[in-house]
Amino acid sequence: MPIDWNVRGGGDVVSATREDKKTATRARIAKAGLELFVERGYDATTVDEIAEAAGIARRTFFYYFKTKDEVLLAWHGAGAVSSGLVSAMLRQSTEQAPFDAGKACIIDLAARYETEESKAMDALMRSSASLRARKDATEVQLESDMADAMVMMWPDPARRAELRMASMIAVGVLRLSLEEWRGDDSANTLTATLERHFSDLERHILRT
Amino acid sequence: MPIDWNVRGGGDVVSATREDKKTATRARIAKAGLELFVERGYDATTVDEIAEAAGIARRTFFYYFKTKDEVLLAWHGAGAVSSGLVSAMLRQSTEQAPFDAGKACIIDLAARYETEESKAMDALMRSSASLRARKDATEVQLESDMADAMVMMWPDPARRAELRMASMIAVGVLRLSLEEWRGDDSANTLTATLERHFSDLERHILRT
DNA sequence: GGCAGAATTCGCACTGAGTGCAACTTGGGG
DNA sequence: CCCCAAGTTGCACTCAGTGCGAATTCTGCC
Repeated sequence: MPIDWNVRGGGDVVSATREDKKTATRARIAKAGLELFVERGYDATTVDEIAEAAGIARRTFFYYFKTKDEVLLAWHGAGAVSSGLVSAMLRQSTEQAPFDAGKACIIDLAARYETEESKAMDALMRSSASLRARKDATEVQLESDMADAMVMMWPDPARRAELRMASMIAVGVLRLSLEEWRGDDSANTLTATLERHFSDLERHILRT
Repeated sequence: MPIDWNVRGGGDVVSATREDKKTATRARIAKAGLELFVERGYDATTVDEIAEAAGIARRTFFYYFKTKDEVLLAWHGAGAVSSGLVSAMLRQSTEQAPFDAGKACIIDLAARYETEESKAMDALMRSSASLRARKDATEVQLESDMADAMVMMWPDPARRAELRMASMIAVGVLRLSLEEWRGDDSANTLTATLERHFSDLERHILRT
């Protein structure tokens, strides 16, 4: 999502109000949508209802969101996580193995998932088949974002495949850990679950 | 997809014609749909057109397929691959590490992907966002199918996490290899690409 | 052969997502 | 204050998918 700053000749931002208002409206729609989804389920909520709750016309909804499921995905999902991932990766040392850097980033990012909201969103995602597919796709996206971030750190073309593999495994462990953690009533933290799975991995598969 | 044999009291199958006809109709619809998809694209093909090409009423289409994208997925995708996976897994020795068994199964299965049809289907899948999401989801499904098959081989509950991890990595390598192979004009076989990626993995990540 | 009951097919009407278009409103710059 | 562009809206339309009930086509059985 390219940022389109409203920059003009002089050097100072002429008018941010317009952008601000748009952002606020988008947020209002998202909030209304999410509340309705949680309250009555994704499928049972119509775009008309979201629009009404947000105080806009049905047509305007589609001006802000291309599709209904984008409301869910836009929440603070892929976008925020991926950008957080890139900055976390850039903070890593190139001395270590790419996989270890990926592991560190994943653990760094875990906090973003460790919220009640995140659990609620996840439950929502599981309620509809098309939604579940979209969710899986965002995880695949995260994987390729991590690979891209790694390429910035280790630009050697000969290592591309290694980087893809490392990010695949790191994100895979995140996926497994999230699944287990979410289905687990106990008070285990996600970070602890991650650590355990990473060390399992190292013990049984990596055979270091 | 549970097989529903029409078995009655006596012991012999009374009537297979009904089932046969249904199967044939389903195949006819799928064929018509696939041809239209290839010819003019997924989004540009309507259910009405598929129904007409298959010589049935629109409503009947939905009696055979729950959704339009199911025509694509039903082709010979997840179902056949997953069942092939299970039998390939059962042929493995429990003496080896689960990951090695997974690797062997993946290589065993590679032939199923190594067809022109498979490439065409893949191109179709990439043509629409919702379709791509569905495709990613089938790969996630394959991963959990492999994990389930592994559980049959190594039932020890203490090893569950290891099995999940092993199947995640094995399927991940398949995913990477498919991607590279499909985007590659040269005559490299999928099997060769797989072998190379598995050995890369062992060299750089597994550190054996 | 003919009949009762089922499985299958179909038409129809409906809901809801998403789009194209044209008109209308609003807000900021000159 | 006027102009222009951005933002907003209503309307009409296409298409996927569903519920329901009627019509048609088997299948087993007498």
